[in-house]
Amino acid sequence: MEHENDITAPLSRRERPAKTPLTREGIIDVAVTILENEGLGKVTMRRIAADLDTGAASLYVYVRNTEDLHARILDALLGRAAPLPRAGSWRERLVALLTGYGTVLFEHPEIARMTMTTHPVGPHYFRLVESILEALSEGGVPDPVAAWAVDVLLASVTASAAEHSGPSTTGEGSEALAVLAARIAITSGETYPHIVRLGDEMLSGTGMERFTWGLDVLINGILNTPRTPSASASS
Amino acid sequence: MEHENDITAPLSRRERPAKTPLTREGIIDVAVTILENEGLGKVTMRRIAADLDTGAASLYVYVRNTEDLHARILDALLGRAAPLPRAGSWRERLVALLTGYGTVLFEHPEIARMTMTTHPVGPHYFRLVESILEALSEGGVPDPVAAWAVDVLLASVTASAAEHSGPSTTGEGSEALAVLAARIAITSGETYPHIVRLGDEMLSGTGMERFTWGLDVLINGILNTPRTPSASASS
DNA sequence: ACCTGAACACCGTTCAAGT
DNA sequence: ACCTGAACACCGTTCAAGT
Repeated sequence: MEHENDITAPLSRRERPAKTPLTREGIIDVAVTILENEGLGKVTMRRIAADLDTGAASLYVYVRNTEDLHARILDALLGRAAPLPRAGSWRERLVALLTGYGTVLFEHPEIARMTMTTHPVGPHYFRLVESILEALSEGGVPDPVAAWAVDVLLASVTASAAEHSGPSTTGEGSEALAVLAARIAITSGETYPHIVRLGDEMLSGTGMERFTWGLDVLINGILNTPRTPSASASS
Repeated sequence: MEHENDITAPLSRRERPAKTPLTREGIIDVAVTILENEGLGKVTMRRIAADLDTGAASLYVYVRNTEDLHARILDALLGRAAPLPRAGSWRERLVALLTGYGTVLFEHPEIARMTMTTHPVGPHYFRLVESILEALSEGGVPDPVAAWAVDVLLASVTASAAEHSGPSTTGEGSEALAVLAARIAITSGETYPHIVRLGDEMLSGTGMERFTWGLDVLINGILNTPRTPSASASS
């Protein structure tokens, strides 16, 4: 029984298997684990290095800098997502595609926030874009419109997920708005009549209901908004 | 002449006018100045304090923490923006309102990024919301739709501005996409046929053209998407 | 009440030196 | 080529002590 369960004894090679040789994949893996357990704030070079039993400097062989690291995490998360839908009408498929993407980002709001600025790259993201274009094309959306629509759709989903971020617990954002609305109502019922009147309505609905409605707005808008080559000159 | 121009002598009350008494307004002012000259990255407690000839700890009397500080900066920026439009049709006014808001955020993409998560508060933001609701109401948009639409519109503008952020120079984002598209074309012309075919189209247009089109999509969508009270139960 | 210096617990990144 | 320790130049926040 010597020190078989002796926690204080230094870890032998047997117990900690040879200290994995440090690959980019391994680094990203550790990063994703930390992200899922402790949030993006803890995903630092130093912390990842510590989990890998090395110094932060060692990571710079595999990732250029922190931004690069984050972009790669995003790619990895997309890879872990559900497979893309193949059944249903083009519109059902489109909604499913965007909802699936949204689900990943809603589960990792900090990543969503990041995605606002760091463009995703990698095969999984491109397959998603490809599928969206395919659905739009099947829906009879003209190529020029579809080309711009992908961006609008994906950005909207990302923004939606990013909004539900923040360091606080679930309903904090809405609560802040509610408190605020109340304060406004007290301060000046006359200055902001519309806000006072629609205050409750503005806070109504679940996240999912609003998300779905937003998608409908976008798709309906896309179906009703031609892209004039550049019609800003004439009246 | 004693030490009238003696740089090494400690600054007297006359030369540095009494060291402004440290108000919240003064703090935010310095923060905005640093933001405009050196970017959000330099807007740190320590740096602001240094510009104010004090220690970082002193700021905590006036701002709760860094997030609070940032939210107040945003409010200040909104206050510096152009006055809200009062002329034109409801739709023209709506577009003008959103374009004006967008302009502020496009000039400060880092703030836009921040706005994705930190909800703006303050009189200027509310006046904007109020005006949007007013325009939508005049446009015959039903109250429940208008209430949700404000959010979608503002979030979309914010997201649009945030996208053009990033630490790099102007066209970096698109360039990355282009490089990427090229890589895809080489790697697998067969796996992503739609992307390859629409690659150029996806990168076409100026930021303003895309922004305006996006607004049209949204408004058209809003005009064509009713809000069923909660119709997800029935088929 | 407001202000301050010093301390605590962190960061990213670089570099010379090792293997 | 890969890895490392140490160093550089920073952070936010707290706290006891001053005024």
